Amino acid sequence: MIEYKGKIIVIAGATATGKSEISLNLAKEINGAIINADSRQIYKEINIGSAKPKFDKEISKGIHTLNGITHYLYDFVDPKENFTIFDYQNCVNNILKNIQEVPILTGGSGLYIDSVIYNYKLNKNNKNIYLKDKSIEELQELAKEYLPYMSESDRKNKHRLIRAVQREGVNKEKGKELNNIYFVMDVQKEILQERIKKRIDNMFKEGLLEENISLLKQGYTYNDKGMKTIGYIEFKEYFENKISLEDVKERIFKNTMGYVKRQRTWFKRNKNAIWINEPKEILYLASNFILKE
RNA sequence: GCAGAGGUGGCGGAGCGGUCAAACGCAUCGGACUGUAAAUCCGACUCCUUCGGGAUACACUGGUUCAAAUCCAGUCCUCUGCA
Repeated sequence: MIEYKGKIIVIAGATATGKSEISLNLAKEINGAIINADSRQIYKEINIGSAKPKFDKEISKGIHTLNGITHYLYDFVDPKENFTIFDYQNCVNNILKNIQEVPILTGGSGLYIDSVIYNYKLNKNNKNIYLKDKSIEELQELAKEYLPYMSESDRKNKHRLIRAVQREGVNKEKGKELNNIYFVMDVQKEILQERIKKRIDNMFKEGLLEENISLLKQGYTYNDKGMKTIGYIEFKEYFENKISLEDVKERIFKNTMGYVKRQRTWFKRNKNAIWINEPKEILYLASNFILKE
């Protein structure tokens, strides 16, 4: 649970919509600090493919500065580590306890953002039973009494069935919603497509392939949690000599577009979100939000 | 020119007389999702519909049959082999 009582600004949105830049500018204007809400940029070594900002310096574990703005929760988790939403929420809570600046939660991981803003109660779990080898049917049987509370797709979703069994039910508990203003960067799909294409080209130029090679040399594998990231996992078959580098590129593009779609779907369910694309507007609205009583 | 193979939905590709508006994959679109979340999963995808159905569809034109994407004939294309 989050205990923070102050105001918080959210800059959410699909990948490549310009969240980082807007957040940085906003932070400068309103004396803000940025808290990462991107489930990939938390990882060490996962740099180019996650479009992690290039910081000026690291102050302490997970805390960096860029243009004088403090950035929290970047580049501090080992890709092999099993970092979860529970850990994430905890980290954010700890930061918010001591923060002096206006927190700006920035990223594309909707679940991570909402776990903070809508204050999910995540604490009461966890039977650690091994269920991965069970079939869907077996899991449905085990989760029988929870099925009525699950959505149609969740009932056929192995991961979600396993979770239901482990936590013995469906948990929708929330604490008090934070005092927030929630922006979703709204970029037209065609424009975003072009941007993503260019961005992938750039990633290759910057050495995405080399980064993958280096990760493998360091002993990471594509089974590690942090390696299951768009821009990395697609290289797996390349190194197995199954596909070409062009194929890799194409798959990265397709997977990114699929990701964009899922992100949009997630953010659409928040009726309070302000879909916006004009930096000045964001600055204006955010400033008003900070100033008002 | 002769000999083979073939033309199926946006694409790839099954089907080879009825249970076919047509498997499967991809693309596209919509959606779900509180401890894997850049994950995982569900649905739609010819048109119309009062959601029971209805109307057009498997290159084209005819034919056989109670019934044809599936069989036959012709036409037009495409590929491969031989000339």
